[in-house]
Amino acid sequence: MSNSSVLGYALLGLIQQRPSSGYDLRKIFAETAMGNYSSSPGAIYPALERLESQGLIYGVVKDSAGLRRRRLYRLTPTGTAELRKWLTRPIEQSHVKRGMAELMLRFAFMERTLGADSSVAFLQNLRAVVRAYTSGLETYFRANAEHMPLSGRLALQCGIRGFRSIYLWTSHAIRMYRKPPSLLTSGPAKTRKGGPG
Amino acid sequence: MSNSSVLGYALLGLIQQRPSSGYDLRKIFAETAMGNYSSSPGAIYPALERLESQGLIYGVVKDSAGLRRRRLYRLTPTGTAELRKWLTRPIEQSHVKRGMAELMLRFAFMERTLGADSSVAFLQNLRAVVRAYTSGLETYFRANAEHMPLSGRLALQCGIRGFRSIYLWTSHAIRMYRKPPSLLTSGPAKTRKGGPG
DNA sequence: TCCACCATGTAACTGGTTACATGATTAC
DNA sequence: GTAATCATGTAACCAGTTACATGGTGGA
Repeated sequence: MSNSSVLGYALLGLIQQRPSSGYDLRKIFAETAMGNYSSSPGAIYPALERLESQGLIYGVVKDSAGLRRRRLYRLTPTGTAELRKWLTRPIEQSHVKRGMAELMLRFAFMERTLGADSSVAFLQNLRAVVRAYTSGLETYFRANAEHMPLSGRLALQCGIRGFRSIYLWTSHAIRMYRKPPSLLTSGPAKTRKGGPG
Repeated sequence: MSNSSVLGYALLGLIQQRPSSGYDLRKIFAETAMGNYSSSPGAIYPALERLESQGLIYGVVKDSAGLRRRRLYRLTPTGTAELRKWLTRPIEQSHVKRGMAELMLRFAFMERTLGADSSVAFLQNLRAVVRAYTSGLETYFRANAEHMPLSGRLALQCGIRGFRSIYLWTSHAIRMYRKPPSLLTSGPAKTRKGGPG
């Protein structure tokens, strides 16, 4: 039952959005902004088999339209529950440190599954954890910068800036949930007022 | 000879900076800002064995000071060459998309191994690729935003902002190489002027 | 006929994770 | 003596990569 592979959850979330075949899912990874995930058949099909063997999804072969049979997957109740469990996991600093992509994935699926209020709560939680983590990095930077080579210092700064950017984004995202969004503005990285740390 | 594991290159780079034992390297991953890499013995020691069997490093057992013998690793000429080969690889969009951490690692090791001029060239190259990639994402966003749920839009925006932040950082870093740095300022994410896209 | 595309699979390999094992030294 | 820390390893497991296999359909 305890799943653990990020790809597995990505598949779970996508299948929940709409019943899909392996091919559909591969296309999503290959053609949309979710392209940071695998898309290779050697990853997708075994992952789907695992999910099915765990009882989280079930596939029905459709022989529709004379094409080769495609196996359409849907979530089982267990699968839905597992997805929710994943989405509601508490956010830890280690996730921010090494698994930001997974947190984003959770956020992307959250609205649909748990509703907008949960998304806002998640964002607020994330903002706090990111802020704490960033300020830890800044402390580390202040303590160690003078002993580091320029390149090391700059690389660390890049990381810090990245997290500050995420911090700002969480605020932006929360605002967007509060009032209906004006579409098509991704918003520049503004001067931060009262950012993390 | 063709290595490919990022951890392997991280080890190569660190060993080049100073001869190290597995334990030393684990400590670096566990205690410094390089903590995004593994640090578990089950990752480090086998990786070191692989590097040694490929002739990229060699280990000498030091029985110094009565402690348990520690195996100090150094780069072989082949290892140095391999490191340089990795550092001078051309930057591709796919690296920016899925392997930003590896690019940062390359940058962090570059100054020491290839000199500051190479670092600046790398940054300029990176800046161009990041800009192109970001502007692709922005185009995708403009084309698809209206068909995406708010959460999807926001997640994508987060990515775009992240890359804009990296873009700004490359400019900052180039400036830092041009004139001696004023230490201890990691610099806020400023309003961008003429950013990517 | 042959190619491109739809669609699913499989097998070998690689490398990281977790967890455990071992043993030496230092400090109390 | 015993706990903490230094230091290296090992084994089972798991998931992803690459590359190949298969086979149906529609169009040139």
